[in-house]
Amino acid sequence: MNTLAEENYLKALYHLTVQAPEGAYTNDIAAYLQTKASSVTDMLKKLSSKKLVHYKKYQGVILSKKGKQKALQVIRKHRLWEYFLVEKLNFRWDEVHEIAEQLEHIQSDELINRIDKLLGFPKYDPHGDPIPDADGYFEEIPFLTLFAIPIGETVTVCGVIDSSVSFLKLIENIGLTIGTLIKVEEIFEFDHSLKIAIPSKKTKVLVSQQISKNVLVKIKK
Amino acid sequence: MNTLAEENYLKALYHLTVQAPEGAYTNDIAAYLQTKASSVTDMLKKLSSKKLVHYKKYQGVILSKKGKQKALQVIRKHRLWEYFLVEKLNFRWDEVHEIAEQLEHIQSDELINRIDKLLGFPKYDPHGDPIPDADGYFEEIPFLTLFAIPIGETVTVCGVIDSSVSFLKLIENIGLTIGTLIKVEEIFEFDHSLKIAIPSKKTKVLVSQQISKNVLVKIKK
DNA sequence: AATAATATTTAGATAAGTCTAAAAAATAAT
DNA sequence: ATTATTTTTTAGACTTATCTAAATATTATT
Ligand SMILES: [Mn+2]
Ligand SMILES: [Mn+2]
Ligand SMILES: [Mn+2]
Ligand SMILES: [Mn+2]
Repeated sequence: MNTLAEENYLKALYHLTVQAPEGAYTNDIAAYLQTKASSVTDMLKKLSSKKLVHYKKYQGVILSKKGKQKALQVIRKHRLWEYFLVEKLNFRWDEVHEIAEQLEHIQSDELINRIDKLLGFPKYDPHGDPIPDADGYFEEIPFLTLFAIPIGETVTVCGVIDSSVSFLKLIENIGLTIGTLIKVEEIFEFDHSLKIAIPSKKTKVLVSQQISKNVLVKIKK
Repeated sequence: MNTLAEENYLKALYHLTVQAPEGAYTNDIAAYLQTKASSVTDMLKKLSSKKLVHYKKYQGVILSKKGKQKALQVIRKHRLWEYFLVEKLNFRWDEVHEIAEQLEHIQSDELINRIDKLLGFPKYDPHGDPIPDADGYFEEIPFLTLFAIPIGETVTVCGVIDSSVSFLKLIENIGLTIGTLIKVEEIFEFDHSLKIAIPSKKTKVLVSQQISKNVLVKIKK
């Protein structure tokens, strides 16, 4: 068993290193977890002694196989609870993160597996992030941001990169919720903002580069 | 907000004082929480400084109004989660306590109120204990143990006093689950064991005094 | 290559919660 | 009313997780 703090660090390390094989840096971890670098160093020593990370002084850190597996289990719990909160308790997608941040630490494999079953083994959480199965396995999503889509293409919104409350509220307000079919009608070279058509709503909307880079889509075929 | 340890102490104090207005004693609290008397003293000082208990050195302790209210909220969460686990996730009644012991500390009024609604505002948990509402109010159950029932009387099992796994398994095995209609057919004066008829199962069973004193019943009318 | 800037680690302190062992108070037994 | 026993509290130590401030290592700049 790991403590709540250990689990939060493992999860943070997973998110910080999943796209950066060279490892995570002390200051980045501190910024991500809103704590101090010295606290991070202490925890890295502890996780290292438990063989959950590979850590050498001043050299950055990566998760060990064991640490990655453990991180994925916490992430699995987080995302399943988020799905539960939206699907069974009618929370909005911008309300669930904080509560899931607590629920992800409940220690019971049986519990989370039964929640999984109750929900019908969902593959993606309310923000479009994949839910690992009991073995930590999940399908990699073909990583495409709305920013990278050319003019004329029709795509479906399938997730967000930024899951902050402020971004989710914005996205919801302009109608880019998950599952929405949209078409890129124009790309303005001045600031690379996009004119998007939303056929289901019969509306069009202008989205900034900052927005389009945080919306994940898959190509409609 | 209170810490997890504080919440567990408040809950323990509630259970230890609900039937004992003179207050709880340090050693009893320590035994109940499987900790040491010195740890209890430390926590009582802390709870006292937070105005959650009335505590004077060597004089025992009782919950303040504020402390009682807080304890009832934790108990509410505990019992609602137990009901959820049994009703929605098909856990057995002897499996839910440990998990609820963790879930009761999730901080979100909105969450527990929505769970309450999802479950249809249940009045009793899987062990027959009353579930306080959002204001801490609940109906006192007419407190009758099977031990006190005279020969010939027909009653319905409505709860247990001891909620330990070992007792619940025994009770389940002999068929005295909640809702079961039973009739006291004989009382043997030697050890005050009872011969109980269970019409729905067409069986009869002999229960010891230790058992009958831990089974709550209500008189059928 | 030496110096400046940045990043990371260490040293020492604090808070919560727990423990053991010793002291003090309350209660029971002579 | 002493003495003995039990209960409770205090003193001091330990663990986890955090912090500030100082020291050290790494990297960038002249
Ligand atoms: Mn968390
Ligand atoms: Mn999510
Ligand atoms: Mn608990
Ligand atoms: Mn219960």
